[in-house]
Amino acid sequence: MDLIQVMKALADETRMRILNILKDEELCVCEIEIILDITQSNASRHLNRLTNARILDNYKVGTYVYYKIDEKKVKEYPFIREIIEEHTMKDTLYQKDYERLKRYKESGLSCDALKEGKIFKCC
Amino acid sequence: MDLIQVMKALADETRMRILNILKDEELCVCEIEIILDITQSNASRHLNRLTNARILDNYKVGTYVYYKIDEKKVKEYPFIREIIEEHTMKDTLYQKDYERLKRYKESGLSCDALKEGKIFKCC
DNA sequence: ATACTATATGGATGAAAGCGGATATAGTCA
DNA sequence: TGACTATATCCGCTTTCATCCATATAGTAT
Repeated sequence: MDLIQVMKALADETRMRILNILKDEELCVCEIEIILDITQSNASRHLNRLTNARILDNYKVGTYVYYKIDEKKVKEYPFIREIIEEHTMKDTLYQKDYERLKRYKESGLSCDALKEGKIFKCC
Repeated sequence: MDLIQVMKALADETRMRILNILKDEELCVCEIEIILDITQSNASRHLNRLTNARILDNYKVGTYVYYKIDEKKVKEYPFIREIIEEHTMKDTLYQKDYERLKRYKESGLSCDALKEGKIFKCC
């Protein structure tokens, strides 16, 4: 039984922030770091936990690792998506993260460009 | 925002066991102890946590405190009931707890009678 | 091969959580 | 009032977890 594990994985603010920006995008670790303004090791660890709970899935493109929501799990436990949506709707923290994500996406910049400080005051 | 708190409250096996046997009954603390075979302080603590998250509600009858699921919260977050049902359906631990609950209820015994060891090998 | 970089992981630390046993509190009943 | 009991809370212990810094790993590109 892994439902408790799934619940534990969801019961953390940083991980909910990650799921919030992954809810309709696939992002690599360095993008997640920058958008959420968290350290690299912290991002990696939380992503690992969500992956262990099979809430996230990932694939490699060169050295980049892209994370995405595992639709199989969401289909098995539909409440996962419901919970993510709840957060998005009601809390300004998650709304702000989402806006940053959208600004990043609209800028057309890649992860590489961000490293050079092309936009985003935060980096 | 209290959704993280709700999630944390749900992300524990003992608390899920409690919610499982409370899903269509109202029970006092000593009944919960006996049915789940956990210590009194442990039961009280977990019930307190679920109450703080507003997942449970309670009322006193004499010295007994009866706990019940807070329907207002469940209405606000429908996934709560969905999660409880998931457990019931799929895991034998929760099924066994539920059977013990039903045997207890069918016995017609009260909390007081149990104290005298009237049934339930466990006590 | 070497330098470089994205990601993962080890080590350390402090905070939170779960637990049992003991004690406090509050209500009941004689 | 005093004995009794259901529940809550305190203490101490152990485990888990979030986090940071530093380092390892693996893939890229020169």
